[in-house]
Amino acid sequence: MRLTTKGRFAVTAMLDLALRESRGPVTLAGISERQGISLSYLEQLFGKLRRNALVTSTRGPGGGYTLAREADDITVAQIIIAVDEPVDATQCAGRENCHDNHRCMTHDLWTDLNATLFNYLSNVTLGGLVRQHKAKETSVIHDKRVPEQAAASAAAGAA
Amino acid sequence: MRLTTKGRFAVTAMLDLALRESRGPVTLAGISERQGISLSYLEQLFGKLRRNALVTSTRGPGGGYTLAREADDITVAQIIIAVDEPVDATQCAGRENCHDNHRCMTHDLWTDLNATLFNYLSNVTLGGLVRQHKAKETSVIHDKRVPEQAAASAAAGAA
DNA sequence: AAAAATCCAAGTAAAATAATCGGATATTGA
DNA sequence: TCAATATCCGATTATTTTACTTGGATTTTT
Repeated sequence: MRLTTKGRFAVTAMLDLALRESRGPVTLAGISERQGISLSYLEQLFGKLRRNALVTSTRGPGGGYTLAREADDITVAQIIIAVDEPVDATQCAGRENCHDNHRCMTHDLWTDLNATLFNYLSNVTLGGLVRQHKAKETSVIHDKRVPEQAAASAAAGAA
Repeated sequence: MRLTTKGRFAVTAMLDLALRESRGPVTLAGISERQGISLSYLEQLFGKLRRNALVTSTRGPGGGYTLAREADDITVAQIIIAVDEPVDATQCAGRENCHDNHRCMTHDLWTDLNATLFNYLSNVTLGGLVRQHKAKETSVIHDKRVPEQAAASAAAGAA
């Protein structure tokens, strides 16, 4: 499984949706505006999310998207897989120069690593992210630092 | 941190190197042949790996690359970061439409997720992958199935 | 001196990402 | 019924990233 900005857009959009759907369907136009993602790109992503049964849609005025199940039952892994189609895992399957099979083995290892990563992201749910967000929200209120400093320290903690 | 085929190439190449460096420096030409990655692309990747002090090089005939430290002290996260330059984490830092700060928060969440992932991959070492590989090698010998079946089940286990 | 290797920069082809366009369809409410 | 709001959808395009190519140079060994 790959982890690109495309998956990140999808997770961000789904999170925006999860945080708002209690007030009814959420429009892509709204997500677009709030998250700075183009409407048409969101349409493409949500087409895939819908076909993967992660969201449901209601058309017409007052319509929009809703989570297809509870936020706790939607994982980050599912979102990423949904928007980031397969792209053949093995890549050496069927190739001719693979009978020295050293290559196959390193591929196997990568595949295993992938599986572990997938497993990890399968345990991160949208619901969990929402709770994390709400916890952070209150802590941010108590944060006396100016936004730049807070953002810098948050970024330093990451990759 | 992103997780693309580029990082996968780098990890695969480093694994190939780790599995062979006991017999002296490993040439990129050899890795290229075994792993099916173009020589020049490997040169680019190893330039970055060298500048990030993950490998050392010896020039001239009989030369090649060697791990700069023990395989147990080189992590998959380090390899991926080395070849996959920064690409600014926050992306909203400095943007004008960020004062409703809902966007910043979802970005924060993604950054946190990233950090956890990075932390996870920081615990996967080249040495660990090598041992995993060797364990698999013997088990593969005992696998009575034909290669196609074994490959299919391995692929199914992954993403 | 010749060969084997790393080094390096520039350019290019192919693929993926993100956006754009031009609609079609469904639904709501005035 | 009509207009507005939304999802849907396919095709096209621009941009960026990936992967490779080319044409060297430098270092070291034999």
